[in-house]
Amino acid sequence: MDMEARAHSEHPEALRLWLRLLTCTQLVEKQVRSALREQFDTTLPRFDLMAQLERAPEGLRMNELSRRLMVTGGNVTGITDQLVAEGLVERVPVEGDRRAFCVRLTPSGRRQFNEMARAHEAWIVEAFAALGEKDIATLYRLLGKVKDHFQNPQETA
Amino acid sequence: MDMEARAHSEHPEALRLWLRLLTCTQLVEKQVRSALREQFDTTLPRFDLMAQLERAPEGLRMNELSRRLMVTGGNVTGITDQLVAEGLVERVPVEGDRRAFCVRLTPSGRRQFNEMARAHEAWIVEAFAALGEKDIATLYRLLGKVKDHFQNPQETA
DNA sequence: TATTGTTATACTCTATAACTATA
DNA sequence: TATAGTTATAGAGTATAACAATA
Repeated sequence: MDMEARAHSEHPEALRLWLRLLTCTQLVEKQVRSALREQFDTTLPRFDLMAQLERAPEGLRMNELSRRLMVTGGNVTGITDQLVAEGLVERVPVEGDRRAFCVRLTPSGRRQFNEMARAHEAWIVEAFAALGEKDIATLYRLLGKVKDHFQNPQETA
Repeated sequence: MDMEARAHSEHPEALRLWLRLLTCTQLVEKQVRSALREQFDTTLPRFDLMAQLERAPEGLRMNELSRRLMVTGGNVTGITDQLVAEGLVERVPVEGDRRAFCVRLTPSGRRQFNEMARAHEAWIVEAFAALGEKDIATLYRLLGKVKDHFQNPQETA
């Protein structure tokens, strides 16, 4: 049993979809969080921040990280502080703007992230193992519509 | 931009799907949380607990609520305490087991929940407005495979 | 002994707002 | 004045573990 029992509307399709979406996300997310904790002694926000940096070898500024991670600036400062203290990322001054920093992975951070990413991918592949290639592509496409609508409500209404 | 930039694998389809699923869920969830806060001065876990009770008029025991909400018992106690203090739910002794309670909505709680549920449904319908009926049915079905696989991994592997 | 529910505690994550230093 | 980032604070949400009462 789970939260999907919640739907009870006269227009129930969208509501039931939302509850199922939430249930699936929570199931996967709980497993990823607990595995990150057990196997790597880290958290999902820390993993996400490092993942952003892994794709930006030259580093990212604090406000760019904030935007991409969809959290406010103060939080990025806190998580970055932790990772700096552990030698996994570093703050690099930005030429021409002495207010700003670029945050980037250290070699040690990159090494550690690659390990985590390998394990993470296996967990995700297993989580979606019930889906065929075509299912995955369909889901990806339909969720894209949802995402686009959020970002440009007028165009897809 | 968002977290989907994170994918970087040799088997990227499942990973990209997961990041998109997470992004969509977060977008909707953030909006629901902030609307619940602004319009009804409440939180998502409180809404979810009341939603469970709305579907179980005779009430639910604490451990059943804990299971359905996928959180540990101590949290259910805390949320229930708040709702009791506001007169929205009540603890009813269970015949034949003096350790247990049934928690159920009060008439006031039911009235207030129905108001919230109406608004909540409108937010969700809007969130998925980019999807047609067929899209919704497809998404629902495919997410069902994911959910079932989590609950019975051997059958769908 | 096992189970139901509570209490106590601690920690992560988050948003907000005031602050500094540069621009 | 505006922007980049930090600090301080408060609160939500969670898990864990010890506990009391009952089974």
